[in-house]
Amino acid sequence: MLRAILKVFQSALAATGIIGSRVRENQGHEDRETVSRVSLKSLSQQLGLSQTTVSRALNGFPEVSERTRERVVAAARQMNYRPNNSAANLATGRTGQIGHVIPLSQHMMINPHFADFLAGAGEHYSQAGYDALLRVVSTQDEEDVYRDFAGRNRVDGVVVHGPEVNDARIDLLRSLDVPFIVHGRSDTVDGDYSWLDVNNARAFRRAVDCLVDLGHRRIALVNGLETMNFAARRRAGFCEGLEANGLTIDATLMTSADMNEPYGYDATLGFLRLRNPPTAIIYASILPAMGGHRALSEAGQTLGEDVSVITYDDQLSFLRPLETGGLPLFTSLRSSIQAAGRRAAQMLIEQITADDDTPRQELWEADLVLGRSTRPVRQSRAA
Amino acid sequence: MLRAILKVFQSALAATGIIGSRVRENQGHEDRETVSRVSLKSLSQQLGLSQTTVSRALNGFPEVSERTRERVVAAARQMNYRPNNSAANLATGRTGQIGHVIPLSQHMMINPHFADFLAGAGEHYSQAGYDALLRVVSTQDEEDVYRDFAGRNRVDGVVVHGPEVNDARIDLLRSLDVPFIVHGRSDTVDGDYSWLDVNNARAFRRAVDCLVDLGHRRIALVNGLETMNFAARRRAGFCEGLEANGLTIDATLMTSADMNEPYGYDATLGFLRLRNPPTAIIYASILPAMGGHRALSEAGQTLGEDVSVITYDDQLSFLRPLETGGLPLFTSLRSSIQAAGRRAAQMLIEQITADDDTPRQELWEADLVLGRSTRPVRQSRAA
DNA sequence: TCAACTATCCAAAGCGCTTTGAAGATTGCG
DNA sequence: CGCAATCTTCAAAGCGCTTTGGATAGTTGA
Repeated sequence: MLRAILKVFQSALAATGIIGSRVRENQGHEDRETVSRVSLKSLSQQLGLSQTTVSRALNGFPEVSERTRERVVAAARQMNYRPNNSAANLATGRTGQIGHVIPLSQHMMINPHFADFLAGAGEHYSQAGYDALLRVVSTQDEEDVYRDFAGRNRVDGVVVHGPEVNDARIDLLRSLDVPFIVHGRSDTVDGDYSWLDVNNARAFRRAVDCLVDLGHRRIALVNGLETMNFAARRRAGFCEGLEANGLTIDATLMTSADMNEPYGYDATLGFLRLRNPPTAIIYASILPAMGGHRALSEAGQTLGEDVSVITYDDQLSFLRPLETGGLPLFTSLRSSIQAAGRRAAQMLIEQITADDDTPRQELWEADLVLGRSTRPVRQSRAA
Repeated sequence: MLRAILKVFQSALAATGIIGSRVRENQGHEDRETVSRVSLKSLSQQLGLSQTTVSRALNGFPEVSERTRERVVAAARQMNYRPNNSAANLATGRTGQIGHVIPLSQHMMINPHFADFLAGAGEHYSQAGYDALLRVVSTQDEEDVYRDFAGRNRVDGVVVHGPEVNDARIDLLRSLDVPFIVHGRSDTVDGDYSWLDVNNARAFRRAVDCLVDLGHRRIALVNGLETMNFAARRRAGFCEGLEANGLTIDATLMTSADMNEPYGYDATLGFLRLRNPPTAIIYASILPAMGGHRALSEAGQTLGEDVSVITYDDQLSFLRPLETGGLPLFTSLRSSIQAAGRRAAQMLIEQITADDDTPRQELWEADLVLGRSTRPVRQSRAA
């Protein structure tokens, strides 16, 4: 009976997240059969040196004679010594890990964009001796994860993905005193934090200018979710471009949703059904642009001929290069998200190792690359 | 002078990877300003209890009275106590981390398939109190990473991605005594290890049967890289299907490469240019299938009408559902790679916690889903 | 009532590193 | 030659947990 109560109570405790639940078992210190790992102790005994000296020799400190260092390094290699990670972490207070929280929701970042960013970041991490630590949780739990990371000292820093227009994570991380960098920016937070972003407004402004130069007057936007900062900025740039060119903003020519292929397909079909359809469409990502391409060809319209298209292109590694007859399929605004990951990782680690709190910020411009999807507007349609 | 030599030597050492290089700096134990974290010690002092009792209360051991446990839990929550990760790891010998090595090469796994797998795995990890540890390295360094993981006790287990026909990683991991699971299988290694795989041969055999039933006689295969186990099995299933149906195997109707959109595009164009083009094409992934779709429509051919298509579909989250007029665009063999990630994570963690070495293995069957891309062959072409 | 349990709790010993503070060994210089 | 300065090396003290091996108090049963 008492056992039963205890059991219930334990699971209640477990649910709190503060504690785990387990019954006493043969755990820890158990003599699990294992490839005998060499410890610093055994290595130093083998060498007839103190642990201090061996540790210093291996970690490159100057107060060790060259002869000794050589001996130590040789022995370490020969015995295949590798310092235990947890022990080193405990002693130094650093973990060599950068946290990434992946929200598992309908507009989640587990998508090619995220994968590419991580590919770039990971490349720098491993060069710098770091690893990426990933935690997949539902969006509403994300802040708890940061508290967990900070409280348990599980990571040396974190990367914030997909900032919203008004993102609470930034203030939280600041208060937790965890080094972090934002991939993107948040508008409503003061600018005092590290970020790496693309000039989204400028890019979309340019796309509009480019299309207007070709004679287009009815230009549509297939945007990302506008709760996200990047999408809001893109829309702002788009609208600014329209206004600067004396065009009116037409809400029926703008859509906003999670960026994927079917969305681009549906949105494009919607535009084509309008009484007065657009002559040009701007897509916020190559994925909906591909959907748009599919919709256009099914509707018997030719890309570039009937409808001009410009897409923002993150240069996702598995889609590149998307071309027809040697020319890029899409006229696009390009900025490599993988390169962004690489650079963001570098900036963050620099900040961690320098141990100063000055924020690092970088704003990248996207490149406009001409492809086959843009042409002067057809006379018949340039109403 | 001596300093200079030392410097050179240090960087040489650093390059070995065994040791790091740094000059003595104010490192570790430094009084970096930090949100004062509560330790077990301070918590137990606050409570007037021993660390033992507090630790046990929080970890759900039975030898603590309920009253005490309640007090401890309340205090822990109120003081926002969280056990230091490194310390707990050091004491228990487990890390709560599962390693994933991401090879950074031309046929790398940093692609949507990997992202989706990780999404699924991550979901289970966080439920079970684990995190994913990612390391991005060039392919030839992958084995060293496993040695590193094992030697430094950095992870509790690893997931092996993208096994080749003959994959050396399996034997290595066995010898390192690191729990692991393979997503896929390797042919040449004895079967004594954990894996989760899809019955690729059967799936492709079925695709062929299905097309033959519709009257197709010239069926092409756009396969993945056939050094990979999954692609080799798919080809085997494909060929088996042809033979079982009395068709001859035609090497000009089979291509093999890294699976992406442009590859599918190019391969399909190649088939269309043949003197005697296929009437049906099987794609090994939705990505090349989309490329194929693009090629077909550019060539004025209609999917389903002129050429029948079946694709293997990993149900990548950002592409689903790909449909036209409410019906799936592609007839496909479906098996969710995200679900596979979830299940593989579960199997691995089970193995780790059970601490037994019996391998867990699971073979999944893909579902055949009819879409708009398959029709009886046109009489005119059914030579 | 007293031995034999059982339920609670604790002091102390690790876990395997890094770093401090100091001691021994060498070298330099007047 | 003697003493200070400089190199090398070391013992020991953490880092913050978990777990062992008792000790103490409370219960039970004959």
